[in-house]
Amino acid sequence: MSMPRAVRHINETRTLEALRRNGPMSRADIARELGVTRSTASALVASLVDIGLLTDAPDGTTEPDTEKRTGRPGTRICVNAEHAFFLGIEVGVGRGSVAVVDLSGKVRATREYRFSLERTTPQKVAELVAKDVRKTLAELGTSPQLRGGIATVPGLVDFAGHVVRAPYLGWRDVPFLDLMRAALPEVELVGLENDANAVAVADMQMTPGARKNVVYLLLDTGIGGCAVADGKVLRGNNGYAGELGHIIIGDKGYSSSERSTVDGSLESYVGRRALFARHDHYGGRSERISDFLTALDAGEKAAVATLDDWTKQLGRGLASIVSVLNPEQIVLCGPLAPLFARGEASARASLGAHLLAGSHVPQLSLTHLGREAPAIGAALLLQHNLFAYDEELLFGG
Amino acid sequence: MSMPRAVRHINETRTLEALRRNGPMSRADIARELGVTRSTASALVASLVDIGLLTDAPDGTTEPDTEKRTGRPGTRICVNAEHAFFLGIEVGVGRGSVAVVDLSGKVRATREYRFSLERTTPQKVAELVAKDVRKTLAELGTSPQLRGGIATVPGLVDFAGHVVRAPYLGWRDVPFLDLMRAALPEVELVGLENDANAVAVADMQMTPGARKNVVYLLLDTGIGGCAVADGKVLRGNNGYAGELGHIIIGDKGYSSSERSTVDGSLESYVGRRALFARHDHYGGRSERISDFLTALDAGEKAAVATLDDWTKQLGRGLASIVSVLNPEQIVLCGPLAPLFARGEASARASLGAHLLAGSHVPQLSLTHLGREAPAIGAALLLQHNLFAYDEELLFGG
DNA sequence: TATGTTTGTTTGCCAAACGAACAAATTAGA
DNA sequence: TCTAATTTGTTCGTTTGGCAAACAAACATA
Repeated sequence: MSMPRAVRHINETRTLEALRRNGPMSRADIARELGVTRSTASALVASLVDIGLLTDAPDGTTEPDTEKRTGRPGTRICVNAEHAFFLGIEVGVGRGSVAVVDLSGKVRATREYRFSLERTTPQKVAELVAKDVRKTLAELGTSPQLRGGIATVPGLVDFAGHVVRAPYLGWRDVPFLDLMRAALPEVELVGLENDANAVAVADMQMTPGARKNVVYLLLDTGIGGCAVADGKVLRGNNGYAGELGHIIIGDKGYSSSERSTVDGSLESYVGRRALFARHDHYGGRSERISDFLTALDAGEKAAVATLDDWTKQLGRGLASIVSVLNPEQIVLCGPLAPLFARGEASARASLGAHLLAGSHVPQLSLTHLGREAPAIGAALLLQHNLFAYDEELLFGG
Repeated sequence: MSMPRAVRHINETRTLEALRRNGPMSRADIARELGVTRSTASALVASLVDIGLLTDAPDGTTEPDTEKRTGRPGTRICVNAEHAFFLGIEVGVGRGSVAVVDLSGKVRATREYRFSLERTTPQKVAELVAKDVRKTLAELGTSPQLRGGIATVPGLVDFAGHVVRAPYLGWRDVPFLDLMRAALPEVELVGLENDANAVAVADMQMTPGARKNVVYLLLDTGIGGCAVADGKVLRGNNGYAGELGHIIIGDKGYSSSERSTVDGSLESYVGRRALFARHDHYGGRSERISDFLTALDAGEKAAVATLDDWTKQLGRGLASIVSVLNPEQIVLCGPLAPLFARGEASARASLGAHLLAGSHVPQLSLTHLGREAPAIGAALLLQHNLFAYDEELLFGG
């Protein structure tokens, strides 16, 4: 792209970003935010309105009621939410979800589906998912504006859209993006993403107060992770970074050795199967998280002892994560996250005990996102990428 | 900064970067490299020559002898090495080094010094270092061009230039940058940096073939670390990221519990004291690395057993690092790095055993940098920062 | 010697941001 | 109610800086 055009593109993107972050703003607001003159801001807005990305904010929009005293009031503009829709598809273990978000980042539709892992192939899954996507789109009646979609799987994904390894799906070197494209030709699927990465994107967008260094831990059958450093998802050399479930914290783990987990990894201590195995070890019995929680809430000794071990080991893993990444916050998500809520003190104590005295302990919190978080995150990822330019604070200020 | 001026600044920086990377180039080369027209490249070069940052390359310069057949030969220009010098100061455990690099990145002087940790205070260290810096500068006779300096310590440093914690110096909350400034007022000291981070910078600059995702492990009394992700040093929320020696890989460690190390951390298994403790455990005895290496090379049973344990534990730690960061390469540095050379197969086997089958294993290598690496890196860090703009490929191509 | 190729400079052009001026819209105060 | 102050949004001329084409210079080859 020629130089001046590139500068313009950057500023258009920054305008869009600012409006997405802050909601409706006047041209003068935008000028201040971007550090450009009002005339430049006007020109930028005009271009974007022409393309259809922005519109005048409806009069009824809640004006922020800032105690702005004097002067001519600005005409507020906002992103044209209807201009483009984005699709997110989560393929999970035996279930998944579908989500559609609009250009403003609002979730317009979600849907959950289930399938039997044992009796199906990746291709069948793709076809099944496609059916649910079509239903969702039909309900919205808006396929024309749909700009594309991204799918997620719980495992390693390469840049070409192949599932390198998804242990709990039993997939290995599956060209899932191609399969999805074949099953859903009417949508332009642009990528495949790790589920934890998508959850991170969803949480960052939905949670006010932008933090730049956050770690997400997705606690399920496998332990997924995503590290956000300096506002960007850490990808590593091949895109395999953030496999936080595989860090080594001990010798053996609680779950019996399997091909899907390494002995001694965080996952082998605090993954779903490890939890059940440990419960069994103490003489308890559970086959679902809800079983375990019921036993725990009833005060069952075995469950209490299991939780104690679980939190202690989680704390060890968190300590390693803190030492490597020094995040501001660690967000726990997934079906096992409720366990943390019930053993929080113990987990925090274990974390503290495995850090050098006086270390900076990040904020630990549970996500408030639902089960569709990966699908929503995937859609938001696309919404971001379409107009992104690798944001950097280059001009203005 | 106003917008058009910012664009110019970016391109000037890119010109400088290109010349630093590739050595002398013609204006046409620069134009191709930056993706701008020759006329623009000429203008950029003219500006930079005016400021004094660039000069015509001396005729004698080794022309790259590429088999360039026809056409008018270009007049090669290069960075004006003499235009600015940068100072790097390493404060290590009982020793340290000083280095001066010029604008071209060439090391112009180094010096090593020693001090007794037990009988001194941070202030005394600062004064002692200042003396060595003055000697070094006097030998060069070039204080006028000196643009500033950066110091390193083996420990956590905050953005304000305080040593938050340097266990093996016995320092805690020491405003070392201020002390250094007081002791060396004639040099503008602009920052304090972790030693491993500085080594990473040195290695990246000195090693051809730019890798974007590298992990440095500094094996000494403490185990320092630095993660480079996407070409940038990972800093985390408070600048404490990369404390790779503190990741938890087991229960207890080999070295007796001390306040400077957490039980079960990588450092407690493979740090200098852990090595000696383990050697002792097997009935050997060593007080210096060289003692241990001698015993090992003589085939002493205790030393062999110790090395075996050391490499196995190192492999566990490396596995965690790989899972979190997925680096292209892991570079081992520091006094204990020779141990890896002698137990490489075992370390690799352990690493592989603690990764999921089929994982991507990074290249493992030893650094070829000497003991002054931290000081050189600190100086290079400054050399980079002076003209940096957070490089991004924005224009051209 | 003629031709082709590459370099570096010159000149005019254009995109985009800047800056100042001005009308419009609103509040505060007399 | 009328005026002053303030903020917004637009207009228009200016400036910055990269682009494109033309051209002379320097070298290789035939």
